[in-house]
Amino acid sequence: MRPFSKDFYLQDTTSVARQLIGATLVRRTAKGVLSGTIVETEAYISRDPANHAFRGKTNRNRSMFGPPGRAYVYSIHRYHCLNLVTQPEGVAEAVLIRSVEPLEGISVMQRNRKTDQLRLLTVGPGRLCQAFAIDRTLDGANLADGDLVVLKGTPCTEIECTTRVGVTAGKELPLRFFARDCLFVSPPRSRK
DNA sequence: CTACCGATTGACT
DNA sequence: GTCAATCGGTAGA
Repeated sequence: MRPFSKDFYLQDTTSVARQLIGATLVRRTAKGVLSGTIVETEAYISRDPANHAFRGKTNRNRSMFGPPGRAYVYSIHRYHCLNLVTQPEGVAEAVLIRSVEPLEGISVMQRNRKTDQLRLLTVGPGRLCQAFAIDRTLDGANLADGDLVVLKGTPCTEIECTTRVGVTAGKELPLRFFARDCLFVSPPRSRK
């Protein structure tokens, strides 16, 4: 499998969010390689009050304004969340990775998360970052090579679309995508 | 400097 | 279903 091209991340952000279902997230750490299949994403677009960049550039969201195909990692409460930056430099849009299905390195993920329950390992944006040891040091990382990589997988054909989870603004926008009938998708598993 | 708050999670009724 | 722990980012004085 190969990483996505820069052009992939220049497509419409909702389209990128949809196409990322089925892709593979790979994290290389000192303890070994961790990987999983992306099964749930959310798009954050320009005219979107839930977007961290809605009110302009700050130190925290700067990588959203940078080139496409990089990571935007932010912290919330005591967790981190991983986004993939889309659109040309200067346009702040991104795709939040909400859940993956574990592939490699499950024992390391279990140690990182302090649980052996498979579903609690990587379901939810904060949990998956903890399992994959993703924090602000990976903010701005190039997703085509390095310690955090996104590879083309087998595109998923059974994709559902709903409103996003947890947002207080822009809650009516249908910008959440997930693999139908997948067990590794966070709670609001259906609805339109 | 202080005050407020969330793209979350885990514990609990 | 409800609720609060917890903390960096942000805005405002």
